[in-house]
Amino acid sequence: MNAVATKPPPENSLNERLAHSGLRLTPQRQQVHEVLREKMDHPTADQVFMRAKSKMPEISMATVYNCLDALVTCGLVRQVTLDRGATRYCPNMQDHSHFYCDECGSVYDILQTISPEEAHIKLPRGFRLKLIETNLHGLCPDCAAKTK
Amino acid sequence: MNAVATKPPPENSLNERLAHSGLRLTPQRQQVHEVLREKMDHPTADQVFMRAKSKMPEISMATVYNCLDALVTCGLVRQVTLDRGATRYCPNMQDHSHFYCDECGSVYDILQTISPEEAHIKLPRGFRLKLIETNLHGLCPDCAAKTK
DNA sequence: TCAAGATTTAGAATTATTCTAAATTGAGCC
DNA sequence: GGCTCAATTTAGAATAATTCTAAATCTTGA
Repeated sequence: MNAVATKPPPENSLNERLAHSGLRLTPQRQQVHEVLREKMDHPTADQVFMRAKSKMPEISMATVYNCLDALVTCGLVRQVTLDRGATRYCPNMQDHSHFYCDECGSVYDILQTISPEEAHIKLPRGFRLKLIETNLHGLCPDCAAKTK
Repeated sequence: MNAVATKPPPENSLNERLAHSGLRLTPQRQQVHEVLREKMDHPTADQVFMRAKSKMPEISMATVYNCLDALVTCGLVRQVTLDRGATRYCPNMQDHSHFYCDECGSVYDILQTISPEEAHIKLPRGFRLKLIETNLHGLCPDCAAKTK
């Protein structure tokens, strides 16, 4: 045993985070969170539903939306909207941005962001800035190779 | 008369831009573009439809989507997706970002962006970056005042 | 144990977007 | 000008995404 602080197991933080927003930890919310962490490919609500259903056959679509909303509310999941299609969900809460391939629609995490400070964005009086979302658009390696 | 270069009338550039992408200038596309420029409040396709319809009663929803797509394709309009709701459209092609009020959903143009250079984003090999989209989230002056 | 409130569920309802097939339009050519 | 071809528009149906509803279930705290 050493003195280094260890992270609490994810279930704990999950519970704490939910509780902090006045929400309960339920098996469904746990399952949805697990599904997201298992394969961080930015699935849509529908994909989350199908994956969760395979482990928990009784879960319903409405619950998936409810769980996703709960997880977003308490800051454990990010919503990612990049085009006209369905919203995607991302359980990576590290500061990062998303690269969206305009050709094939795939999404990649890019472990860099622009902080409000370095962006030195000056907003008109009265605005309260909470978060800067950076979306990178272009071609993923596969599509870039094909286009060449 | 003086020697200062004058901008070509918007219809011209509209036509040129469309032609450049192999698209035609039609009354409907012109109308949709006009609607967007008239009130730059980031309307949804549905709002554009209603506004266009008041001037051109025979226009259909499918045409509005077609026109919006055409204008986006030829670089005259930007698509703005900020949340789970309907996509919005922005005819301001100046470099700028969008401020989204998480409370009331209103959208403001912010005339600052982060260039790929100053962002010094380093992408993994193979990615081809075309555009950085910056979305600011927080509270608009009205909502900020209420929350206080 | 009970009551109150939160959560889940199925399915209906709504909203957003795309598709389809027929009609219309416009550009280039004779 | 009339003809042909392809692009565009149209109404409406179809699909996809999300939200709503009301009843059932679960959890928590008195």
